[in-house]
Amino acid sequence: MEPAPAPQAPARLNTTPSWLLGQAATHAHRLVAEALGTVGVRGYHYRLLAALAEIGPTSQADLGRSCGIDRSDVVAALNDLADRGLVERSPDPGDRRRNVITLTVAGRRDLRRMEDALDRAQDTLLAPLSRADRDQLIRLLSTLVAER
Amino acid sequence: MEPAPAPQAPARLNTTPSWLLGQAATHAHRLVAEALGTVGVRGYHYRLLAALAEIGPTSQADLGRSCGIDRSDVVAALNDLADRGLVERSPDPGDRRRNVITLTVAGRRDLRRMEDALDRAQDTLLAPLSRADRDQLIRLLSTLVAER
DNA sequence: CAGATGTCAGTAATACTGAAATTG
DNA sequence: CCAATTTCAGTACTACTGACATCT
Repeated sequence: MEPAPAPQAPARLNTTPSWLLGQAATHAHRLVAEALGTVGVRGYHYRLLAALAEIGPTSQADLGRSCGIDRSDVVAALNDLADRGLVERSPDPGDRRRNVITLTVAGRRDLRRMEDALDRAQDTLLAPLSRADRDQLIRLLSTLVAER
Repeated sequence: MEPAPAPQAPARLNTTPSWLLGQAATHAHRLVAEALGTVGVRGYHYRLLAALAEIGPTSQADLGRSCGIDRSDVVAALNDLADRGLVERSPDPGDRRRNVITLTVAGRRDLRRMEDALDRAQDTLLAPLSRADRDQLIRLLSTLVAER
């Protein structure tokens, strides 16, 4: 919305990695939520569709593992997506515990719209960094994330 | 019969800055929450105490602005801290709308314990990065955060 | 029997919104 | 009248836990 009144965070916070990470992530989340909001979805919905587009029809458990969403949360998010016709749930004939989740044509179309909106959000987020700095940031964050 | 598909996050996610930022922040938050948990507090409590130690006795509104916590959330967190004797609330004689929040001796002592625990958490978080990479990461994140 | 899966119910922590009462 | 402060009530999103029935 409008610029916040330039809050001066204490030096201790401003040099603490976990604090900077949290602030940057919150900032990014705002931009992402706004972008996804134009398509009427939340982060969980996008993540599931993106994973589905990349790995193809899968069980809910594998889908959740592939994008870091707990399987109990996958259920609710897939309910939303199925209600909107963006994915289809069908029983797995080979393993009757599982559902096979499939991306529909409408789902692929909306996913494209989400990615377009997200690309613009990433540009906004990274605007203050040079091309080299962007690559560097991605490299450093990847290293941290790999260490989980 | 279990090829163990080792679900990797989709490439699209793994190279998206906002996603990496979110994953890294979640990882950091886990470490921080665990560290602060040993002192029995949450992030909000630490942030308020750290800000208070640095800027001295202040109103709740200024305190919240200095560490990025909404005024309405400041109220509840300060209730906790006051109940535990870590801060004191007293009316501001110069402006009767305000409370002046003061760090108590016990508050300063517990804050020290929080910082010790947090220092160890930062070390764990940054373990996979070289000294130069750590400085670089802090620089890049600071640039992003400044652009709010 | 152990283990995986889908589902449901509930919680925690952070972030945010809206409104009321008081005071400047 | 307008603005700032404190407070309360409630919401949103992500993340997580525990349990249960079903199936491998």
